[in-house]
Amino acid sequence: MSRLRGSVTIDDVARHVGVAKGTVSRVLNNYTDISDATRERILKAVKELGYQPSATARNLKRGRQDTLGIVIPVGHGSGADPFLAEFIDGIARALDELGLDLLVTTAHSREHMIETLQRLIARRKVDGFIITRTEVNDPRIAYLSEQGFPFVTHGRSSLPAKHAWFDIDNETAFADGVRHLYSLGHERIGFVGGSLELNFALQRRNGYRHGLLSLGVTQDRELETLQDLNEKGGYAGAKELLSLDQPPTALLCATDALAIGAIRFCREHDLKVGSDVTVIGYDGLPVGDYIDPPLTTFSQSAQEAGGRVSRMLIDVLDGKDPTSLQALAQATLTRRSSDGAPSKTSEALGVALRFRLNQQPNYGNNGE
Amino acid sequence: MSRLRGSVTIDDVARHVGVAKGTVSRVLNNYTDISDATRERILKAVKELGYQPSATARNLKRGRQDTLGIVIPVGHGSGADPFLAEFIDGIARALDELGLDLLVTTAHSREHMIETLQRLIARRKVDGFIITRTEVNDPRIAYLSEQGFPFVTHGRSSLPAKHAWFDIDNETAFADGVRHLYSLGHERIGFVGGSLELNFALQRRNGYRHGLLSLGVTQDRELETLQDLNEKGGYAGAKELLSLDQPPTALLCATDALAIGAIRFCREHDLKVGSDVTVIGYDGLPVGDYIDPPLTTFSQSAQEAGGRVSRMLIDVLDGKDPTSLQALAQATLTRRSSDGAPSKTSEALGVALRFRLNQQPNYGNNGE
DNA sequence: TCACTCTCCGAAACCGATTTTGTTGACTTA
DNA sequence: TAAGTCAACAAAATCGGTTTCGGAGAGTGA
Repeated sequence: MSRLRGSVTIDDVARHVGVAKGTVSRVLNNYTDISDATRERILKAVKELGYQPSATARNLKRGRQDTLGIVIPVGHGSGADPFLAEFIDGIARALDELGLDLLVTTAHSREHMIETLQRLIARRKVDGFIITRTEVNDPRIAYLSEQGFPFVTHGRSSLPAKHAWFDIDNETAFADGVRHLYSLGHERIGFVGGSLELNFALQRRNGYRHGLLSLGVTQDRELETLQDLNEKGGYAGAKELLSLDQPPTALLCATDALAIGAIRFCREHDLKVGSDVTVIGYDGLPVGDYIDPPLTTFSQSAQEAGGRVSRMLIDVLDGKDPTSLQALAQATLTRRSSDGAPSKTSEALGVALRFRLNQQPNYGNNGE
Repeated sequence: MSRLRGSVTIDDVARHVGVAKGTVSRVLNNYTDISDATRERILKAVKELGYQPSATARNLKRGRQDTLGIVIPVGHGSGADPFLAEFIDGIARALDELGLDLLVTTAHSREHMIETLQRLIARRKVDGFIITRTEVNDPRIAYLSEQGFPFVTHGRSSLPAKHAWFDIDNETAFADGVRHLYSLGHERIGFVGGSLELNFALQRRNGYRHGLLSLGVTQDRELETLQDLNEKGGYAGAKELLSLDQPPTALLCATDALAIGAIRFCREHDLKVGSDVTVIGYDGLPVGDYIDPPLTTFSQSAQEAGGRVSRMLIDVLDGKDPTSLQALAQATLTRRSSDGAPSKTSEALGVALRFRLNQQPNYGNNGE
């Protein structure tokens, strides 16, 4: 029906009613200087013709796109980040209620990331950005700040934050984690983390150290290892730490993916997770409840975080002072079954593991 | 530097060089009727000023947005679909190379889904849609076809397909799965699937039945169950089927999430997966390699699929005949350790399980 | 030298909205 | 009754590009 590509324009409506198109526009934008009679006639025509204003034309004039952007980093072939998936889900839901849309693009390197931001800004495709997985020294934050382009970050950075941000109190969470493990009886606690360029990874590492410090436990740098933030990294991290002469009896992992990998290592070497070795993760991924044993983890709702930052960004766009839009949330520990009192001393664990490693050379060599 | 909001327009460039803006536009769009001298001067100015054309203004005139849309269904609070996450990842990567962007929106119901499509079309925010998780009778396909709006689907439907699509040969995969299990010695094979309104779920169920038929095995409808497509559904499905008087010794699950839930049920009831009960999934999720035992699964690369459909849609937009853009891919079975010859007969398995169910009332009641 | 063809580019129309400015007639107010 | 105010809308400018149209000047052929 009607014309091809069903484009009813404001002119069509104006002509149909017999008014100027500016009048139609004013009705649709709730101006007050229109008589009720005219308003009615126009609204009726709008409904009849099924008119919807072209976002493009409107944006051109108003300079606003009603679209937010997110640039997600993609590695080399590695799967999608499960945290990001839920995060984006949360953003999209929140924006839907507000009538905005989300533009998703990828970047395969830091340079590409900046290029992409630049392109989207220059071509005016988005009104603001949501920046995730902030780095300690984040070039994106620097760039957007310099450009004065609106954005909000999920996570802080080392830069003085003049922008809106939402973050989890990673330090406190990990310090609490250490204290929790200590109270269970663990005295040698290992940390499996990720690249310290990532702000959350650094904070979690720091939290780990602060936790030890607060307990007066001597810190042993040998008990810290940094790995790729996926299951494979967790496997490698567990292997490294548990192969020490005096292995840790508990592993505090920076993400659930790391923890899941670590658990696989334990399982393959007949170490009972939750007693021989305790493993704690962070993220609260649904799948964590289905592995063996169900993973004890710190959780934050990625979905909620997505909604939160979206609303913050809207506020920024509405002119609110970004520095008044900064919030820190606490993570909560979801205890399932991968933590418990140590059944063996560090020494006994070391002996047991060395025996098994010798018994089963290469066993559990995880592909690749 | 320069003006606020760094918007260099085509007029700025034209003025800077001393030509008409139409000339600048022609240079940028590779028209041939421009002298080399002028072309050089303009390109130099463009670079100097860092000019990038406004997508909005360009689109207004050209009627093209260089943006593709995807509307993802969101359930009630349930987490993000891991398959979709990788799929979107693949799309975004492919589009990046082509200079297009992806608009992601969510819909919480069928009606809302259509409304959203409608809105995005009417407001002209996207050039075409990628439709995923097709339903047997898909209102989206009907709507877009009727509107004559370009789209491509991941998955087929029961409608005569005049559109571009990419799909996996689910039927063959599941028929093969059944034959594989039969060759391992399983005679009672269960199927844990999802709502038959979803096309892939129906196809997988059909493949399961065809597999049995091809083997001449009697089909027992009791051995089929349909559940929510997540871990919880898998748990419930396993419980249902394994509680039968003559339980299946193998469970063919429509997705990895279902399989992971099913495995948890087995674990909690001391059934050794891979011998007492065989479980096979579908999706090839990375995490499947890290559960206990590592999950045997059919895999398709969600990322690749995303790239594939993106390119198809581009072709449609370029005017290619959609019906020439239809492709069916085969899934491959990744054997890990959750399948094997049955260690017990169906009867023995039934006896063992009933004993355990009585021993551990309510054990494994998986929260909510 | 005149008419004709090209090459190259300026001027203006156009895309579809929003917003500013201006106009008309009715109604006040002194 | 003249001047001023106000409501209600038309007309035109504007956003930043693309595309059409047309014209000036150089080159070509007769």
